[in-house]
Amino acid sequence: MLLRENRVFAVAVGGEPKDLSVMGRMGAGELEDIEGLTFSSTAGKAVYRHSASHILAHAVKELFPDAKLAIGPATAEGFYYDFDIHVPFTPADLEAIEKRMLELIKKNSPFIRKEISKTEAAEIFGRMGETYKAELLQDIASGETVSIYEEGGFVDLCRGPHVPNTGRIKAVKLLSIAGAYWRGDEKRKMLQRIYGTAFDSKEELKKYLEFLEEVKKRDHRKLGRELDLFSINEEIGAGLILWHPNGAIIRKTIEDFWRDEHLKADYKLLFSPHMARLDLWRKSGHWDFYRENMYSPMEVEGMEYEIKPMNCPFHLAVYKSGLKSYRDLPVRYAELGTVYRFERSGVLHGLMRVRGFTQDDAHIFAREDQLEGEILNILDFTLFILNTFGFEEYDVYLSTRPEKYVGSPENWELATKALRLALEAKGLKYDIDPGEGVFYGPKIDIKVKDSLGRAWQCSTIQVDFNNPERFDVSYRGTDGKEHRPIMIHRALMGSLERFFGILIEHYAGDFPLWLAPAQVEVLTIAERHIEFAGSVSAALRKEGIRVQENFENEKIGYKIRHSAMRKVPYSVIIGDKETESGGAALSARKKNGESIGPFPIAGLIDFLTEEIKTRR
RNA sequence: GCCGGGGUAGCUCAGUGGCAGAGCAGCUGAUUCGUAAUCAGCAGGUCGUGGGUUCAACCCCCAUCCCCGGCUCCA
Repeated sequence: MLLRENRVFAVAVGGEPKDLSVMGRMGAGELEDIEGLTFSSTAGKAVYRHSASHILAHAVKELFPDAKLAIGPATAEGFYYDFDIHVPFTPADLEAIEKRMLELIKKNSPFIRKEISKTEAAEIFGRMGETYKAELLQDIASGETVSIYEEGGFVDLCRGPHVPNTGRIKAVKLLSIAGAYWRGDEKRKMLQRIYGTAFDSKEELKKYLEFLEEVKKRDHRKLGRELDLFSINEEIGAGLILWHPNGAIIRKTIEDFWRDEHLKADYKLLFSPHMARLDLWRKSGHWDFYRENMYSPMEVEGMEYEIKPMNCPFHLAVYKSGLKSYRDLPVRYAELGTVYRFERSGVLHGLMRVRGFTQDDAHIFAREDQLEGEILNILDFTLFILNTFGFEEYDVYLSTRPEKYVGSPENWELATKALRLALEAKGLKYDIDPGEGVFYGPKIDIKVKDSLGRAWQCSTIQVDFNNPERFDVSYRGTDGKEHRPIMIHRALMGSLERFFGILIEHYAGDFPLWLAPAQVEVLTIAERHIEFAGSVSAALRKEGIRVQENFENEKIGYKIRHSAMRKVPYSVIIGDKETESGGAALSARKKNGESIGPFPIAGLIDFLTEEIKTRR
């Protein structure tokens, strides 16, 4: 039986995680339903890391007896524990705490579960001065008893389960210190949070730390500067992006691709202004529901105007500018619309979280009978676009009706069903996020998995029952009467800025040829080769290939290194051989050192244009 | 916004209550070289910004802006 393996440190009884020790108290019949928990399962990881967080708390209490305990759960990547402490922790404290943790692990103290009455627990934690635990106790409504865990003399209120003893934790690492509000509520006290992670072996921990290194190396802010892609300038303002030539050419390439594909998919392209009268935003409901993300209005000739946080009202206005018949539907409007949203200074982050960004927005007005088909179209289209950028794995979520909503329950049901059927027709696995829909309709969110396996939310498909009502949009049906179309909002990449940030990290700055700012660099061996090299780069440039020249007076090794570090996909070296043969035999070098060719110039052009065309 | 850590040359980063530094990048010159760094020289700074303490502040104090790690929220 699996349980005999020493990899098992807890069990699940009927899916419920329990301490390993429950085995001894079970009858033979009950053992059927039992499953060993190891580090390979999500539930197992949580038990393991939660145990590590207890050890963290234990170590902190020993070193800082004044610290009060708050909560210490496992997270997806590790664990944390929140403490109320007068003087914030320093990085040196972190090292000392980690050292103490290793000592506690070495002691191999058993985790002992006790069930006691709530009043008894209140008494214990009250005596210990653990006010946060006391508050937690009050909120545990169900049942008269609670469980506490003791390990090496350290007692904590805890549902459990835990690993059998502290020595079971094989590898642990404290990672960072951060402030965090008690219960995530900014009106309450700011606590000190220590983040850490734990693994079942030193090798796994090492691999994880390497992963963190890799994440750091790929940081789009770092690569953005190194590759001269974009910048953010204090003088211009926080959260506002300057696209440099290298970034701008990538954006232009993405935009061209996006527009071309939208036209092929029978969307109509729109452009709309960056501001509009405040009355428009009152009508759309944004001023009521979204004001905290909007900037203050500005006055123009006695009238108030507002910079746009969204594109939808403009698209509605275009729709309404003429009568629509059922024959016109579905109407698909798409725009790369730049919006501005207020974000608190503390949340801004490179390209990922900014104050001005361009949405790849579209609004589709459809008849009820077209809804499912349209959603299916959008899903297909979305996956095609995401695929082109090398994203092949997705996490899909279907969000259903929240507590506060507009529209009729019947409509919600209809739309949710259409979303679900479309997902199923595509054979996409999805999770339901109950009650997480927007107030105006249900939605599908797609998170892409990047090359490091990290999930990023990009695409969203939202049904909207609200705006068609508010703006009184309609179409003339076969019966000659006015009908209300259903509106779908959707974005594929979400925001160009954010998507660009994700792409930078996904590719680690090594953009595929079709996106690379400079696609080829022509390098000369010596001064006498400059003239011919110039003719080679001119020939490539004439074919629309982005060429860069390095005719500097440097050794070829230096130029190759420079080119590779700037992540230029190909370099062509021009020396005596090439010059003498008049370009009959050109070879190119990939940035990793692999060589292609030799080709005549035309052959090199064909090779490159083919790779560009296929967007590999 | 809040808690903590930061801001010194284009970049990465030393530094100290008493003359502002290094490497890389840049410029100039020499070298003319075949697949990831040739050599030498030069230049580069309101030490984030504003105020204060001091004979003297990059350093200490206050304020402010921005950045980083989180909290909350989201594209």
